[in-house]
Amino acid sequence: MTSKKKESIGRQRIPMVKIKKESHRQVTFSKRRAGLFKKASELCTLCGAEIAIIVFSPAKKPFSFGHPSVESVLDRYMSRNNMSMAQTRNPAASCELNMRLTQILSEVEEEKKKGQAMEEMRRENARRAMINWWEGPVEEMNMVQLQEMKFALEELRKTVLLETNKEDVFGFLDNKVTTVPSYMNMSSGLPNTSNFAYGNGCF
Amino acid sequence: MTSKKKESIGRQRIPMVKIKKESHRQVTFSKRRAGLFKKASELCTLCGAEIAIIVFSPAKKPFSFGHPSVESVLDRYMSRNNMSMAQTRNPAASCELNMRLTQILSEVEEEKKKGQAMEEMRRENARRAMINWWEGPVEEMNMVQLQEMKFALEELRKTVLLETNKEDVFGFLDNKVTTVPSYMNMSSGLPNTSNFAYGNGCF
DNA sequence: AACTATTTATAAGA
DNA sequence: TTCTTATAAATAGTT
Repeated sequence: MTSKKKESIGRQRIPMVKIKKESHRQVTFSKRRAGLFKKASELCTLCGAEIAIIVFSPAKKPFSFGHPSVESVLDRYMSRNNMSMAQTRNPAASCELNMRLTQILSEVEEEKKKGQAMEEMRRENARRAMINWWEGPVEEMNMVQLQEMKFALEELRKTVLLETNKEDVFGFLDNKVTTVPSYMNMSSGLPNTSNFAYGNGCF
Repeated sequence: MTSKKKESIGRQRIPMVKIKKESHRQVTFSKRRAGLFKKASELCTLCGAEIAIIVFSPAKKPFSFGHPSVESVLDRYMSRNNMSMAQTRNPAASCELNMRLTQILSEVEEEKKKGQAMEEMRRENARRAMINWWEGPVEEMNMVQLQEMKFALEELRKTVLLETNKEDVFGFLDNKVTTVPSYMNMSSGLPNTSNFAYGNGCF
């Protein structure tokens, strides 16, 4: 067996710089990537670690290793960081959610404005009712007050009728309604529009 | 130099199963983690690869390696996948945004309910106004109609006054009221809040 | 892909 | 933890 000369010069030390030869680099990439993933899997097995590895080859092709899975490890990693990062990481998804949020917020604002306007209106009506209370919104009177008002109006009618001999201009008190002028149709979307304008015992 | 006995038994093969002894496992984890990151960095240098590694120790402590950075590599990796996954990947961030969304949606619902309630009220008032039309909203009349109404009211007053000799119960028509009354001022940003409640030439 | 000489990583001990 | 040492494992260059 003396003739068994060296079959290989064996492993040689290589400078730690980018390998110039394309084919050579590709071979080394494959070998070392396999080695890296093997080391990772051993670390997982021996120590119970959880690992995710993402590798992009020089040709931008992606490879990944994950234990128990790439996703679970990345999820864990990301949830440790604050939102702003997470948002940066997924600009598309975040953008979509944020657009939804913005849209809904403006809806809220609009509804709130409406609500406020109505509240304003209600207050205004109430204020007016203080000045000429009979213009106040009927719905703000309780039943007793409504009874009193009806009685007052009936008294007024009697008085007027007695002294004028005119036809009953207050017929509405008997619930037989007068005609509604065309411009009073209720199609518009206004709040709180009901007022009274007849007096009570004030006069 | 015959007395120079072995100072170490050297590296021994170990079974590829989880190391039982805690301290031993911790040491191995540190060593092999360092080795893993070194291999990764060599792969980057030699081949121009881009790599991100996330490692959670058995004690759940995170370590990471990234070239050029963990973020850039993860961004690239994620952007290759579709949105729905991205959301799954960041449950914490998604959860928070979704909670915010849910909360705001309920706000919207509440505001809308309020608005609806007010609308209901308005409709009820309108209905009442249909029965007693002069309770109708003045703001729904245009200027011409208002003029007509004012004229009618003034006529009514004259008639009543002439025939009853009572004091002027319609005094508010002079002034104060007829021209735009204070509560009819248009200063509030509200749509038509003013109402009248006197009749027109109907009677 | 397989081989092998050699470098590199690392288990065990101090 | 870090250093040392013997040895296991990885791999550069070749086929």
